[in-house]
Amino acid sequence: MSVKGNSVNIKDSPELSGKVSGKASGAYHHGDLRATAIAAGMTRIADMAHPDLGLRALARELGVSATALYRHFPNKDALLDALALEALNRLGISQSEAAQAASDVREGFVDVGVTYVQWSVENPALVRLIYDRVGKVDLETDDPSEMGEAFLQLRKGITALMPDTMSGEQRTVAALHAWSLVHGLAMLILDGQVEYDPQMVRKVVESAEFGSKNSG
Amino acid sequence: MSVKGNSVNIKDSPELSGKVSGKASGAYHHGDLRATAIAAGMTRIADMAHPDLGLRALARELGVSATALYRHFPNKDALLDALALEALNRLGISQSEAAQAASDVREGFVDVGVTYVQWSVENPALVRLIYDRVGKVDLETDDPSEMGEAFLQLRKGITALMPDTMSGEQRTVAALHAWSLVHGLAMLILDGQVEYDPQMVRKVVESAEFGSKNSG
DNA sequence: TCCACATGTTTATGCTGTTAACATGAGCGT
DNA sequence: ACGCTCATGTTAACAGCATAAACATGTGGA
Repeated sequence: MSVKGNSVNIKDSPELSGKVSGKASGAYHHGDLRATAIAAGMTRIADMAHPDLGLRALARELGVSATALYRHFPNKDALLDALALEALNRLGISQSEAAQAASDVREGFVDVGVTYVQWSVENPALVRLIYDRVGKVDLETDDPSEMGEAFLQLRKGITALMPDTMSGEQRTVAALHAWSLVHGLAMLILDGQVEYDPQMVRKVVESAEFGSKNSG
Repeated sequence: MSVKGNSVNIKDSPELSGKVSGKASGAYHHGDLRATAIAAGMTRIADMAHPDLGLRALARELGVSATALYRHFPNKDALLDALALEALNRLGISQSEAAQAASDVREGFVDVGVTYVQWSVENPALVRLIYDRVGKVDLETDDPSEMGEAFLQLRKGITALMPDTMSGEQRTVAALHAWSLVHGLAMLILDGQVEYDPQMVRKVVESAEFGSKNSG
């Protein structure tokens, strides 16, 4: 059901149905702190404009000492990476849903683009988290493979939407144009420079014409 | 020479020619700590990928106690706002230079767009700082007028580049498209998702055709 | 049953922004 | 030229942060 096998599956973990705070009645061990921490971190960050997660605050919410998290994540960055990966998977799901729902290729492109912006507006901190983190992974000790693959899929999805009448370079340029357009639009909205107007967003995305101008 | 009167004019402040660290020979008072702090903060941030400025580190570099900065800025955010404003002015200068250097209108649009991306790549932390800060200013006690005006000028500059054969809404859509395109492209490069290739950047910007398709 | 190891806790360190109380000296009015 | 005032600097202290080290617990396998 998940895009890859990466999505954090809460239902797989025991004693975690609904309640997030507090461990199971007086148990010394928590059960599945890693998954719980990620889940709580996601809901915590999801309501923010900018991702700002404190280990102590999170641990407090989970009814656990701050240092307990270090048994599951080497440091704060690793936790944020896990959250970013989960966020990226959610974005990917949203994207592929939009792609499948559309019939026409041209319409599909517009819908996917609009969905990208919409999802970003609805999950501002998650988008920021994704792009904040993905750039830092490469050279560190972290394993970039998961994040990298998820991103690769996003890119391939975009490129696949380009009309196949194009040459290789044309497709590259068009895909980059499309991605930049929706990403930039989303960012400008998140940063408060452009007010979110769904109709306007659609018009802007539609104004990108990649060789298929005669289809509208 | 500055876009508005907002640019921090270092030369106006006394005893500050070249050297940044250390106050004037044993003087208890610094001279012009505010301007020095902004200047040092700019050069300090300019070399970073993400803006990360510590008050204590900055104060140390200036040979001054950390709390001294509180005589000139109510808090850290206010200092960052001042830096963001300075950064925005520099971007504005770069933009208007590019606009004036171009002859053709169409060529001017492309050049300005390419310059936007190039400046962003050369000053990653400053772009981030600008867009991080500008969204937070509105509702706070800070005075949004300066930053707002500088941004208004950026927007007007973009809109002015659109062909005047367009209707009002067409112009709005086209301007938003243009801004989103270059902003998104710049951000994707900064976040490491797209490698910086000046020729590719130009091609992508050129692939935006706003009614003037017959000029290429 | 018992031991080992994963997973929790408490304690401590050095960083951060920020406040409060105190010190200094430049500049103005007399 | 004297002295007051105020802007601008200082040090000390606090709360919160990420993180490391040492210790405690209880679960699962031999």
